[in-house]
Amino acid sequence: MNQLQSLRGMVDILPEQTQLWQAVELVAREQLQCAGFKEIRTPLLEVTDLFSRSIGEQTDVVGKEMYTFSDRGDRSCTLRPEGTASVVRAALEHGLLKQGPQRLWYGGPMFRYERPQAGRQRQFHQIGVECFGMNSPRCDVEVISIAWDLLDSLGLNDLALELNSLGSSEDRNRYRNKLVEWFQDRYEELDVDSQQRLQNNPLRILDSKDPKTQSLLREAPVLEEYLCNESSERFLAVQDSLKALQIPFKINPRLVRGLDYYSHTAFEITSKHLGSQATVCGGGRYDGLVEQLGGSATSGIGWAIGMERLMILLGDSISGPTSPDVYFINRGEEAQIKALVLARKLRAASMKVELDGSGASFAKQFKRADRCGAAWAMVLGDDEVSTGQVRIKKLHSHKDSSEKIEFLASANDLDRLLALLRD
RNA sequence: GCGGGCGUCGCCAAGUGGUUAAGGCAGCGGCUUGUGGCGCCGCUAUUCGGGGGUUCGAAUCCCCUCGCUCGCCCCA
Repeated sequence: MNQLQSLRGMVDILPEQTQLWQAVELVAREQLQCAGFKEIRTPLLEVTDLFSRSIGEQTDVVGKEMYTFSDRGDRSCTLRPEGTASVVRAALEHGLLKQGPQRLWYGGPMFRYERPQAGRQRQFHQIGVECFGMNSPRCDVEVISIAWDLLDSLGLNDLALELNSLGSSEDRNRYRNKLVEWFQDRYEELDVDSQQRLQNNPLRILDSKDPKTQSLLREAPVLEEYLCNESSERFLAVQDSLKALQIPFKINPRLVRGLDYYSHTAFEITSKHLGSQATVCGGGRYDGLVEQLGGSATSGIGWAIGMERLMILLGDSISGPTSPDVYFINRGEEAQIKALVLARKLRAASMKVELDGSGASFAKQFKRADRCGAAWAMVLGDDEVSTGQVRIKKLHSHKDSSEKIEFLASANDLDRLLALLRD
């Protein structure tokens, strides 16, 4: 292929699509604002260490999916594979966490070197939130409800909320030891991937899809039974609050999530219309992360929505590009300049005006006016220049009779013109 | 990273070894340089993702490569 093309897994978002993106972004921004969130923007590029230390050396993301390279100063840099680590870093770096609880949101591209497929790209977009210093299980539920309501208000039904508790890090350590011990006796029965995971990241065995491993898991120790009292009370409190908000959920004891920093509440919002990439939104609590990155112990919770997956679900439910209010037909030396001036005035009054720049025949320009779906055609030619008029004509009226409306286009009449066009 | 399917114009496609690669939509030009929508006419792929091979002859068969897609892994 001689033609230059985008890198694998890097996708252009074309004008036809950006309309939908903007609409979604607008709704998200409004809702997050209503919930007291403030936007934070962090660099796309960070020191590699940030991700390996927060996400975990043994995770797939860090192990094989990062875009990592050395810059000219020989620093190891990585294109962010997710948002949380950067937000924590920025919050620490600028002392945000010393100023009380923080509700932050972010959006933008993330990068993971994976094999692309439906709902998965190498550059993809997330919109996410991170809260700091909010401890109560009710905060978990508030945060979940914000994601749930956002998706709901975009018209998505048919979603499922899956919930689990990973307990405190002590709980998890105890459980991990038990699990490793239990599986070591049954090592030969495990699938190859899970044998590998037994070394690196034993909890990951829980969401193995291998049938044999799955049936083994039915008898294996269950994480829930290793939660200390405090942890399981917390888990129950989360469930109670969800019920109070009447948000339906399903407990999934095998929901582990691939990033090491999660603790206690972990959740995913999934759709069955997404093939094997079912998760539209994933998140959870990460109480140890801030400390792990050098801050003082601060609780954290957040989620991220995958924009591309959201777009798949939205499909073509929202209409395409909007057509202009006015298509401005103009022809002749002086007329074209007058049209330029008038178009600018109309735009200043928030009219969507498409100015024909071709100087082609009136018939031709009318044809374009019609095709672009404009509500009105406005005409300015030599005749209009001499009389100081413009003509407007309602398009798509299906009447053959001429509907030319004539009037003066002096500055004083601009309001009258606008009133007619807005009709 | 591993396995399956696919790749003909901007889009949807016919064609499965034999003279100039259908058709539809969109686009452009004309009939109509002061009036669009309808109609009619014309134009738009020296070439079938790219490269190599087999053959008198390849979009059609073989190999390699790139891309897309689906599944696995994992995640948003």
